[in-house]
Amino acid sequence: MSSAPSKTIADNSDKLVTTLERPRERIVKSAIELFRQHGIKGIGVDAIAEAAGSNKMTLYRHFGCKDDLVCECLKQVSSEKERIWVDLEDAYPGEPARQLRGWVDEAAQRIFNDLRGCDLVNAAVELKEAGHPAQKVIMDAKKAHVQHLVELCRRAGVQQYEQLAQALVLLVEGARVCGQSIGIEGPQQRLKQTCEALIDAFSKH
Amino acid sequence: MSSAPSKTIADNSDKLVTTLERPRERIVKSAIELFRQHGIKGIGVDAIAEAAGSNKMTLYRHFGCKDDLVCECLKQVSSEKERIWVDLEDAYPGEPARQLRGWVDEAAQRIFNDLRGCDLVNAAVELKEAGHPAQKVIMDAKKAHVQHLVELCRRAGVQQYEQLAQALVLLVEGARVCGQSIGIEGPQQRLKQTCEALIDAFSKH
DNA sequence: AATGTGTGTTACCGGTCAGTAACGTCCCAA
DNA sequence: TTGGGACGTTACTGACCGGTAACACACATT
Repeated sequence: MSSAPSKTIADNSDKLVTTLERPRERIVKSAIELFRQHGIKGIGVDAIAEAAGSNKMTLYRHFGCKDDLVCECLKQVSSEKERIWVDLEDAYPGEPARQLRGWVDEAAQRIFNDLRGCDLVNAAVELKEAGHPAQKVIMDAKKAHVQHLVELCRRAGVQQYEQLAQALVLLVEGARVCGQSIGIEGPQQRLKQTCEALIDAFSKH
Repeated sequence: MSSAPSKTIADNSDKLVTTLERPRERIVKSAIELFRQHGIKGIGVDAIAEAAGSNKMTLYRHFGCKDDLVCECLKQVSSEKERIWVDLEDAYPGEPARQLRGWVDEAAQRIFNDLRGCDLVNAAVELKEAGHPAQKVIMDAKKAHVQHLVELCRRAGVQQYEQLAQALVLLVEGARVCGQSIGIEGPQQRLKQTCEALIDAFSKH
């Protein structure tokens, strides 16, 4: 189906995108990064296309409008997030309890290394217009993530697995958003210990 | 000096702002509401002025630029938030433990009645430009809020008062942001019980 | 050699938005 | 009565932004 890699010439790769990928992938990748830096409403499609070493026309040939590009970015972000569940299974195969600790550890590390918060949450904050297509993407991804964690808690042998999972989600989401609004010195510093203590408490009975 | 209420004529109050207040107050009030509805970057100064029953020129006479108006709105929002501490003291005078439960109850109710999240957090998400004046306003307000809660936990006789306060902040912030991104069916439904259980656990030793 | 697809380039449109200028009006205080 | 301060109105600027049109080019397939 006519998919030739654009490795042809010594591509004058203007920006950060060292090619080998096709324009579509480069555009999505650049868009994700620029949305992260400037917010969705804070960056224009022209700047995105340029950062991808492409141009606005090509962008609009792949995505009918900016909102479609936004949705594609959010889908990609959430599918990358989904990978954590198989990574945890690989790291601690057949040990759901350890996987749960691993999930906490991962979350805590991510929060300390990046104070820009969750892409999905940030998008939800920006895109308030009723019925915006991105809202469904965000909601579905978040629900799926919660559901995965609930399932992990159940497999870890926790009786009140749903309560534990929900509390952990609140703590982690709260920690991310605190890092974003308060900065490093926020109340999210003891996130890991708090989560682990909570897991311990729920694991006893 | 020279502060006469503009009650003069049967003001053709175009919009939602039933006057009696002066333009400045009406503009701030309208801006807070419209920022809440559409986001800061999602509404223009013209629409704000009109909703306030005023006009852009008057707005710019009171606020040098949009960012200044944003800062003023955030300051007002946070000072309104501050009122909860005296309200709690009024409701349960000399009973910090009950005040703490009251704080949780208040937060839980607010989250269920309004899924639009915290104005300060939302502003922090939107205003990412390095050195934006609103960032300091947000940070100061959030830090003060956390500090107030820490102090309340201490006064409530909790030994590890700082840990408890920080965990409660994470839970509540997480709950707000979950309501915003997931909707009513999010994991924030059991927020109150979770917080109360946490307070119980911390109060025992 | 001919064709078609994906891509790049330039230019444009219409709309919105932050911010300003100039002028007029109303009302209060002196 | 008069002056001044606060406010309203209209019109404008310059920038940006989402989206489109038209044309050119490069390349792979046939």
